[in-house]
Amino acid sequence: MSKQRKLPLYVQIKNKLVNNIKEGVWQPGEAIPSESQLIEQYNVSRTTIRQAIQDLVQKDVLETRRGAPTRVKEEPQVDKGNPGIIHKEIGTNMEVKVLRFEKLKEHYYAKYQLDLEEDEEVYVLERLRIADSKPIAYQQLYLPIPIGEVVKGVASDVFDIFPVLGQHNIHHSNIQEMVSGSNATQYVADLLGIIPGEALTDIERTTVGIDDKPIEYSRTKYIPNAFMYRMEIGK
Amino acid sequence: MSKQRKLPLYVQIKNKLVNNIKEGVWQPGEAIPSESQLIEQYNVSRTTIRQAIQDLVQKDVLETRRGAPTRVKEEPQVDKGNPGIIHKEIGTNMEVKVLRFEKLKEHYYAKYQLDLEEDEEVYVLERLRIADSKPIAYQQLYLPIPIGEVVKGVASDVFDIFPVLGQHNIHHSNIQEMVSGSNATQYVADLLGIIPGEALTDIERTTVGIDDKPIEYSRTKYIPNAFMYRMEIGK
DNA sequence: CGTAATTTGTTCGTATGTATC
DNA sequence: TGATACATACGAACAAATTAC
Repeated sequence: MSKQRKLPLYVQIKNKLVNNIKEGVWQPGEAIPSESQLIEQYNVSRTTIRQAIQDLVQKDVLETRRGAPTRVKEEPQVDKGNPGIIHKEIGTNMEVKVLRFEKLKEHYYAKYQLDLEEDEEVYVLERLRIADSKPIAYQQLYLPIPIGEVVKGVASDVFDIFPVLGQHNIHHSNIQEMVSGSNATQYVADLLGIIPGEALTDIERTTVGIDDKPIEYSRTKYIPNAFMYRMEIGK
Repeated sequence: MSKQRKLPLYVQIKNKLVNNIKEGVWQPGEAIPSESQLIEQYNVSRTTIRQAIQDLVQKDVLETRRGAPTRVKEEPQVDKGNPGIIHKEIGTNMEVKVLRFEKLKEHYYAKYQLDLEEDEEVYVLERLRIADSKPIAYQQLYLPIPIGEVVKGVASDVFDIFPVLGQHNIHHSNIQEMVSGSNATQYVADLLGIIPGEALTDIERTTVGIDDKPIEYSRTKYIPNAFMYRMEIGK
């Protein structure tokens, strides 16, 4: 919290605005205070207020119109349907099995992906994703501590953590996925009930919140025909 | 020209910057003049210059780094209509080698994908995609006869057939891609110089023209780390 | 309907901080 | 280490669009 002192003023303001929206102080479609009011309220210059607002306009959180009050966007990009990208696991009865869930001190790459400091800890959650009693994927999730605490209680119950995070007012603004492939190691092959060396499809994902803070970095190894990754460009 | 009088100064500057990039005055990766130089050159305030630059950074045309000169982004927004899907082969010297190019009478699935009649023929084009003298992918392209005729002459020269089709006024309106994975067969392993059984990333693609007629159905098997499939949702 | 007040947009100037070269 | 370049932050004035009376 006190770490925020280091953050630029406009970022601090931005966070305060986002919080007000998250907490429902300003509802979607509603007007937020005018620039002059915010200047008084936070005792900063107009430049600073404007930069904070512009950043949020850019992210589709706010909406400005010359002469008219600035408003919170309707349907602020929360779970805005991915237009044309389908990433679907094939099956009817989906379960998950938690293999591991603990705090980690050492994991340079995950910390790098999550934009954390050297001395910060991360939660690591390893799960087996199961469709119709057959394992289809091995998943490693790395979560910042506060996010991990939210996920903690439900890790073995929910197949998808995002709705749960949404209930706690943690919304994502950006997801980046990278697709690759690998051969199953002995360890993973055993877990998935396949032969070591069989092809897996790897998906590496980084999710960022509307406050620009990372929510999750994950790596998932799928049995290729147990899921579908389809996307549509254009039209 | 005189029409620009009405546009805000920063938009005019922005247009000038974009023109310089388009005309190749500043190449991708190259530094553009510093803010102070631009201030002198265009005789405007720093605010104005910065707003123009910030807008272009936002659009991924420029790249700024505190302390370092502002640069033109490598690969600036190549496909405008492409909202965050990057499908890129990694390498500098790209070649292709044609393994097979002929008309086929029998190929039910390809004809189905291309929406052709039973008695129609298809062209099949099999190629090895090579980056820096190393094979990175095995590709099978199925083309309707008229499209195939266009591709015929250039199959061994062009890495990407779409620009060629564009020159013949064949434009696509829609691309659908499906990602999967498989293990290399003996045949493909030999072609790619890998060991049979190694993991490959498969991409199945269907392209539809602006006249709604199918242009191409293809299957490509990539060596996973020789290419990159990244997508971004939201923002 | 028109006018005044309000609100955001544009543009200038200046000063200081901080990362890069 | 010093010079350079971008980032942050303050203040001020006018323009343009909207809103309220």
